[in-house]
Order: sequence, then C-alpha cells, then structure tokens
Amino acid sequence: MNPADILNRDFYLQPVQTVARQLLGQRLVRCLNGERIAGIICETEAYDGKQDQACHAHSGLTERNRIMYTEGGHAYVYFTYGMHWMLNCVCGSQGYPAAVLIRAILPTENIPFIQRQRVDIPQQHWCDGPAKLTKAFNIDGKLNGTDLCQAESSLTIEKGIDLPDHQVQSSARIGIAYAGEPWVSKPWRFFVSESAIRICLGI
DNA sequence: TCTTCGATTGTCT
DNA sequence: GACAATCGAAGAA
Repeated sequence: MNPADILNRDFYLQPVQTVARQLLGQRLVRCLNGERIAGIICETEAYDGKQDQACHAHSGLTERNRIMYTEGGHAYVYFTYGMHWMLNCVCGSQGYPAAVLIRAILPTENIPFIQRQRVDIPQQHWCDGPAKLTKAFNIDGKLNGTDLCQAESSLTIEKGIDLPDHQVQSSARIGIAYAGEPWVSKPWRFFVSESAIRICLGI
C-alpha cells in the first residue's frame, strides 16, 4: 500500500467530534498473515475526556483506559459484556483521554476472509455493530495500543471517500443511559447510510 | 475480597 | 420486544 494514503497524526489531533465526523468514509485496513482486509467506516461515536460521563476515562486513569491517554492515532481495544471486543481510535494530544468508537463498516476488500469469520450470519449484518466488525476483522486485545499512523502496523486507516455533509446524520450515543444528562443527549454519534457509501464507491 | 454492571449480540417468544 | 450469555474492570467494603 502507499504510505501516503494513511491518515497522519495531525488528523487525530483534531477535536474528537471532528475526527468522528471525518472518519466516516475512510478505509479501515487490517493486515493479517499477509492478507489485507478493508472496509469503509460508516458509523462512529465520540467520547470526549474526563468530563464526559460516558467516557471510560471519566473517573481517571486506569489500567484498562491507559491507551486513551496516549497521543492521538493509536488503537484503543477493550473487552466488554464478557465476550465482545470494541475498537476505538484515540484522539487529541497526549494526556487528554478522548477516543472515537468505530460502530459499523462496509466491507470492500477480501470479502472471502470476512465470510470465513462470520459464516453464521448474512452479509448485510457482518459489520453493522461495534462487536461484529471486530469479529469480522479479527481484532482483539492484542491490537490495543497499535499505532494507526505507521504503514507497518497490522491496523491502519487510509484516506477513503469524501462524504458531503448532507449525507451525514448525527444522533445521541447508544447504550450510555448511565451517563446522565447532558452527556446522554450529546449528538456525538455520526453515521451515513450504506447506500450512500455504495453510490460514492460506485458498487 | 466482594459485588455490580457494561460504548453488545443473538436467540427465543 | 424481552432477555440470557459471560467475565473482567472498577468501585465499595
């Protein structure tokens, strides 16, 4: 792949809400045993610092959220519900805990690989949830802390397609009722319809 | 050490 | 639409 296509550090140093919006349409690339698996990001959520009661870092630095405190551009992968892995991109400068959760992807490269990971469910549901896409892309805790800006990393994000604002929708974040107001109502979930991405890709 | 509960998913009714 | 699965992190004791 061309290293110039990989999103650079500066991209992740923007405000986390900006990164969450701009990640829509970009290409998540997983390299595994010489195979390249990729898909277009179509749903994200922003988690913004200690003050955000929905953010894992709301009560300070812990062993689990340690990676959130690193400089933007690293992968924060954590385990939840006893069975699911979640993929986040760390944002902002070192010491400021913010991250974008990747909630959904449209697979575009190496479909057979994903099919083998997700043999039990229909194609349209392979990557339409945060834990589904980590399973489809074989992402787990071993990737926690991966530098997404390095060409040799097994997980990177490349420049994908530009999505005009009128195709992007936003809403409150999912599954964070415990956080209370105003955090539960912040419109920090960003998503785009799969059909809009297909049209942009011409597929 | 003990208890609670989760940035979810899949199954069953 | 309701709920069980499943286990580690985090907070309380």
